[in-house]
Amino acid sequence: MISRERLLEIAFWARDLTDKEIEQARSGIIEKTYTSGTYVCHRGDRFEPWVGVVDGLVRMSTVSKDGKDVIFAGLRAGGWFGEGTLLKNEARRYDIVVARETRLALMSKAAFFWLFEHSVAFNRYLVRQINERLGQFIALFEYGRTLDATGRIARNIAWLFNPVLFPGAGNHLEITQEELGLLTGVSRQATNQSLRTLEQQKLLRIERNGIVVLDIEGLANYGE
DNA sequence: GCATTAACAGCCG
DNA sequence: CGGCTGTTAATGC
Repeated sequence: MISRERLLEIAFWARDLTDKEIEQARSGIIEKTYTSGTYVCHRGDRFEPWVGVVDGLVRMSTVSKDGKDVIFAGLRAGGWFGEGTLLKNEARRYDIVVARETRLALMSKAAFFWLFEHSVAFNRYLVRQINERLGQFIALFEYGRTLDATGRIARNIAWLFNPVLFPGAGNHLEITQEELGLLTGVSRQATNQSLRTLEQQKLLRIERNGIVVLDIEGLANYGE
């Protein structure tokens, strides 16, 4: 259980809830820290809670036939995920791994469903989030085949700076170039070259262990 | 040609 | 030292 103040700090969606709803939400959440490389859950697990990223970086991934890591999505602080699995009462479809030391908020299934049944604001948030993701995945499908490596890197970065999915993110992201490469399906060396190209075009700045975004629209539309 | 893997040196905590 | 970064060389589609 976390305090009301803490909930409002780590969950942007909670700001639109009524007092009673906030009470239900906060009493159903615990926080937990995971060290780098730890699995939060494996593909096929019945992992119950709805998950929020308080701090750090999480990846949804699986292992392909030839043994390579394939990442489907990266989740940073401010993002909440797992509602699809909960609503469909399914097993997890992907491995959830933390890319570095990460603090997560875990909401019990009971609290999630209470909010789902009683809170208009919570449902509005869920629809908005699912809609945003759908739009992103359609864009990924539409342009994914024609974009070169640099374009795909740009798009993946833009995803991580989506204000609907990751509110309050600012313009800085702590992520290694290797992680970005895994996220995009590009080798570390090519990722490095693409980042330099994007830096030369003033779309971002490279820092050690991270990047600073200078032009989010430019990244989101890169290569179109 | 473009991207990949392998290898290595430099840098930083 | 160990992890991350920037480069180059050899190889593959």
